Amino acid sequence: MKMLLTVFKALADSNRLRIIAALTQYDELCATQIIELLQVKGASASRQLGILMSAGLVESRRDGRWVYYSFQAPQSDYKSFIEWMKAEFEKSALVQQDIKLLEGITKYAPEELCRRQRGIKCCPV
Amino acid sequence: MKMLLTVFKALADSNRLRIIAALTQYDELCATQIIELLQVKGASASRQLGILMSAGLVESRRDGRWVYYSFQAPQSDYKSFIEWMKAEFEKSALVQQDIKLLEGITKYAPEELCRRQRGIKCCPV
DNA sequence: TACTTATTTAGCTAAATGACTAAGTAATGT
DNA sequence: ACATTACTTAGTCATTTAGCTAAATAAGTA
Repeated sequence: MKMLLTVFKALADSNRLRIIAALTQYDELCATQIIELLQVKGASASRQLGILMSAGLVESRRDGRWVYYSFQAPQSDYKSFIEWMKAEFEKSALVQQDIKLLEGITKYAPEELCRRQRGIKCCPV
Repeated sequence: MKMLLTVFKALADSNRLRIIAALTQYDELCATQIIELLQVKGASASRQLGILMSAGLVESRRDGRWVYYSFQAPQSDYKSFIEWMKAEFEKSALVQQDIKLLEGITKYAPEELCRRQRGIKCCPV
């Protein structure tokens, strides 16, 4: 039940739940896209992603400097819980709203999102 | 998703998770039995039970001064989540240990448990 | 090699949380 | 009517948590 508690604690935060919901809709998202969705600073998103990784709900892969996150079931017998949760996300207006935001976000190059996040306006001329 | 978050927050505490696990094993338990199981003061147990009730996971009925708590699914479409969680409780050594404790606790009259909790030794002669 | 960039970690602050004690409420017993 | 009892709520304290900024780390670029 230790893992159960860890998983519930990981999901007991609105930003982490949004991350999980988003990651169930895409094969993977990079850190910058998640930062853009949540509208928090990079360090905060990194912290939350770390918690989700510790809980086994998220895994990451590195491609150079870029980190891509994807959803995973922490254990094979969590699959029915995961299916149920996905069904709940389908029904949620807030999650659908986030999905619309992500549709826009994923249209931009991650480099562009990073520049916006660092407060650099437009492409340098 | 607001309810989802509320339910996860309610379950994201070891004592509340133990309460839920216990209540899936009995039709109902009274406050005193839950206090005895958790080994916390009555006010703390009451607080935690209040959180679980707000999340819709627990309901209560009064019989005079005695309050009995029982488990419920917060919503009909939470049933598969509930079934999965019960299956996880079955597998958990900590939950099985709590069930053994409860077997002992439920052998006592609730009045007796209350006296013990108030620090009164044995039956008054 | 030095600089830039994407991400992570450390430390701080404010807010939230869980346990306690004390006080309060409502039901029961005398 | 008063005292007792089973619980609930308020307030306090210690701990935990979530966001921030600043610093650190590692990868890529010039």
